[in-house]
Amino acid sequence: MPSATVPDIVVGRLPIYLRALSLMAAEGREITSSQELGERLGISSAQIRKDLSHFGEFGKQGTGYNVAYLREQLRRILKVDREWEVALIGAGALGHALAHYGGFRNRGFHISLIFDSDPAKVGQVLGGIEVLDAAKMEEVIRRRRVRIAMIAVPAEAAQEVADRCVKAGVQAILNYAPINIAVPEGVRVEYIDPVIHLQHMTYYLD
Amino acid sequence: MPSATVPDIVVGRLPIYLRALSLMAAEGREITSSQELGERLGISSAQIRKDLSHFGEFGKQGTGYNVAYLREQLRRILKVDREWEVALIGAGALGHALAHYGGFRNRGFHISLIFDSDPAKVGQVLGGIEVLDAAKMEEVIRRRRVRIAMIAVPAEAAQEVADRCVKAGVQAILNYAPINIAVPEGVRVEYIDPVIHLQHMTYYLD
DNA sequence: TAGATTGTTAATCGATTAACAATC
DNA sequence: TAGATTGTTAATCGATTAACAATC
Repeated sequence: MPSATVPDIVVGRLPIYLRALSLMAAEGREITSSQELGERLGISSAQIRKDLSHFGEFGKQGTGYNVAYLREQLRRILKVDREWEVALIGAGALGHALAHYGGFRNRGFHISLIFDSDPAKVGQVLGGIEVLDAAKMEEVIRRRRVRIAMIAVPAEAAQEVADRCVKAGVQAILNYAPINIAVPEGVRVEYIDPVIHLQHMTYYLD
Repeated sequence: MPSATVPDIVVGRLPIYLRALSLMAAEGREITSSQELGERLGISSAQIRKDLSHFGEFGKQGTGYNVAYLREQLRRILKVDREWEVALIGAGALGHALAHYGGFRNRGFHISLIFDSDPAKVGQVLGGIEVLDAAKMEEVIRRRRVRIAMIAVPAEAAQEVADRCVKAGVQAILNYAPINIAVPEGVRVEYIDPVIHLQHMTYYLD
């Protein structure tokens, strides 16, 4: 029974399922089950079935799920059955790594714009994309209708950069700067900060 | 009432609180409240008070929290009132960015070992640390008693690298490879995969 | 004092799990 | 058919919130 609003925590697990299914597909697996998937991911099979049931019926009793089919459905649900253009702000060491990372393309994303405010970086080519002057950020993002941005600038600059992205029409921000940013309603932000994860784990070390 | 076992989800929020408090301290703020902290982080004040109450009483009625004091307490609770040595496996573009990132040191971590299996990378110096041959990984990690590892190798190699880290005594792994890895009981793993976050957000884009 | 904010309890809300009929 | 596994319901479990006495 596909329902109106799916809990965000459920949506957040779909990309994990998708990643596992893509790996299984690459391994040549044709069929899987909620149990097998759950074992791989450390999630209960009941939870996987419940999560999927929010979106439809994708399996067959007695058999399980067709890997390729479920993968396609998840790609559709997550809207990564297309390629999203992403603007990368910040061409430092991290921006460099992101620009060269080959893992975006086949998972629905393509960094098509890179900006930096350092004149020494502007004009460089990273992963085939020329670094543009950050001064042109709003104009170019707007013109190209880019809706997703990754922020890889120092913490001090992150809020201002986010503000300008939003002004230019960005609706989803992946923020690598170690700081919380405020955005208007309707804009989503997710955070990546390795230290947060490390500190979470050291709690459990004696 | 400090209690025996604190829910993991609560522990996971402490680094977020700590990050905000450190920023406030840097801003020169001496006092804050659960309300102010909550507004900055998009979390309810009740949740912040409840979370902290698992560990003790850190505030004053009518006044709030002393920023420096609460910060110190959180650093102690999370065990980042010291410096943890971290082994970085993988000296590609991402490893390079991590090795040069200045944000680890003042938050409790220091990359003191870097490994790569590519002979062309071995011997390079990244962020002041020489890249060692991955063949020596187990021996060196064990000898140096390093308990935390960051994995920044291709997905195909991640499980093997994790196995070897664990064998060498590593108890906490931050995995940047886009794949789930299996580890024995007692070893913690956290994941960083930007695509997971991007896919989570595109669900909400039309 | 009056106003503000904590720490904690109880109520609410939501997520996970267990169980099983349906059925491939 | 017998065995396996789904999708779903109901029960359980756990997390969040509201409310307020305590008190600075």
